[in-house]
Amino acid sequence: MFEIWDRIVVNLNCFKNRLKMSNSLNEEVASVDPVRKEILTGARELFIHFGFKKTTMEDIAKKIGKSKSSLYYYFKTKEEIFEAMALEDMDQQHRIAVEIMNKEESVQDRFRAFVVSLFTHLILNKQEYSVFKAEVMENPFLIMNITEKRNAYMEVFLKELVLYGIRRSEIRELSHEEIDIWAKAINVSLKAIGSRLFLGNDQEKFKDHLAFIADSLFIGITKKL
Amino acid sequence: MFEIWDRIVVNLNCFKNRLKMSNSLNEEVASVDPVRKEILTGARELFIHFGFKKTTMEDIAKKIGKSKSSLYYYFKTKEEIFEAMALEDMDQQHRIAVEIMNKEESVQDRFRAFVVSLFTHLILNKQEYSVFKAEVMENPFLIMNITEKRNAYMEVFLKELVLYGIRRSEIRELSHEEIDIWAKAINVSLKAIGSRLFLGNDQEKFKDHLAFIADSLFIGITKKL
DNA sequence: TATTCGACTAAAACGATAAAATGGTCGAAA
DNA sequence: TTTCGACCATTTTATCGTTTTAGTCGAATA
Repeated sequence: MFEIWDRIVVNLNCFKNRLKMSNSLNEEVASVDPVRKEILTGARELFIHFGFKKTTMEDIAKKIGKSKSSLYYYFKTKEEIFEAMALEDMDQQHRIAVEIMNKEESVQDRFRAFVVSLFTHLILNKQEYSVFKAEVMENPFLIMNITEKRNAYMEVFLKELVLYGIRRSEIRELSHEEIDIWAKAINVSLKAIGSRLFLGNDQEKFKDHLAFIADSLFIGITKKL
Repeated sequence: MFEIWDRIVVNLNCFKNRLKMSNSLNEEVASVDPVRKEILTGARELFIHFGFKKTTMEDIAKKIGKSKSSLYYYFKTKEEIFEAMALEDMDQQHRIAVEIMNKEESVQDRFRAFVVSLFTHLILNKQEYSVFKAEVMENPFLIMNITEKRNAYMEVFLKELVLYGIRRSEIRELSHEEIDIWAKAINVSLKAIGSRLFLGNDQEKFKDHLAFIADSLFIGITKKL
């Protein structure tokens, strides 16, 4: 049921991506083939509505008025379609967050802006992401790939932010190992906070506290002397 | 499959517990009925070895040389046995952590000591907790109850720690709402860090960085002026 | 009164089997 | 280069009869 070894190839592949990653989760997103885009948007709607399993290739094909076989001209597998769609979403989400963030000067403001933008998007599109949550349960390795890429991207992003802060001497000197572990810890923390606190039932209350969470993760809660 | 509404009663019950909670996850732990303890230790071994589902009431009964019906004199359901066992474990784990923590003076040292103790225990007993991880997948509502109680306890604990720090003026003045949200955020963050970073495959590397993680969550990574 | 047990039940789990649905391939056609 | 219908192999679903197992109950024990 949990064939973890099947994923090794995938992870290696993902590691390669990690090296060349810059400001986009994957290069494929850049491709602008109209049919490809059509497939993706059609599939997205179905996936959000019915989930991964209940959405058949026939459904997707019918949705865009093409034959099932045509899909296989653009994508190797059904999983690839799902993955491409998910990455497209994340990519856009991150691009917006980075754009907003870059308007700020200090690291603290940048970090706050980034987190707030990310979570606001998450809260607004809450119901759309519910399909992911369900998918995680039923089909763990489907998401694993996407998660790996997202983690790799986020860690690189956070590390660069820290380096930026150190250059501006707003962040104290940290070893590479410390920066690495901080990025990892903050990444998983943000993810957990997002899914446990903001996708819960009382997200309205929390929306106002977004900035506070971002700040307290970054500057702590101790007294500044 | 996911009967969330069945859990409302449980959650309400849990909310009641939240009020009277002090330094123990549940009162029942205090009970020292020898047979009850015997059942729990017998069940623990079986649960760890075979998981919740594959361990039958017959097995547990045979293990302690009693009849199956006798178990029902002490516990209402099989789930209750599992829950009691899990809470007993957590209780002990927390008690140790608090004990170690109380040797420290400053909040920062206390927080660090608590986190380090908790995670060290987690790393050492890693394989025993793997049964929980598997159970979460197959039987989500079984763990939900335990998780709720643990969350409630942890949040209260963290809030008290913050108040202690404010009294000692080592933590800046925070509103009750801020303290509340900080406790929630740190709780889920710690849990995520624990399961994603320390239960992963490269926990050896991370063990040394425990203190750094605890500190950076608490005092941040910005420069102190 | 507090505790244990054997006999019992209702519901869920399991196994086997056949039928239907679905992911993916291939060669031809446009 | 792109699309498609026909086709295959595998997985999923449905059914049903059997077995296992969580939980109950009244009697017995101490």
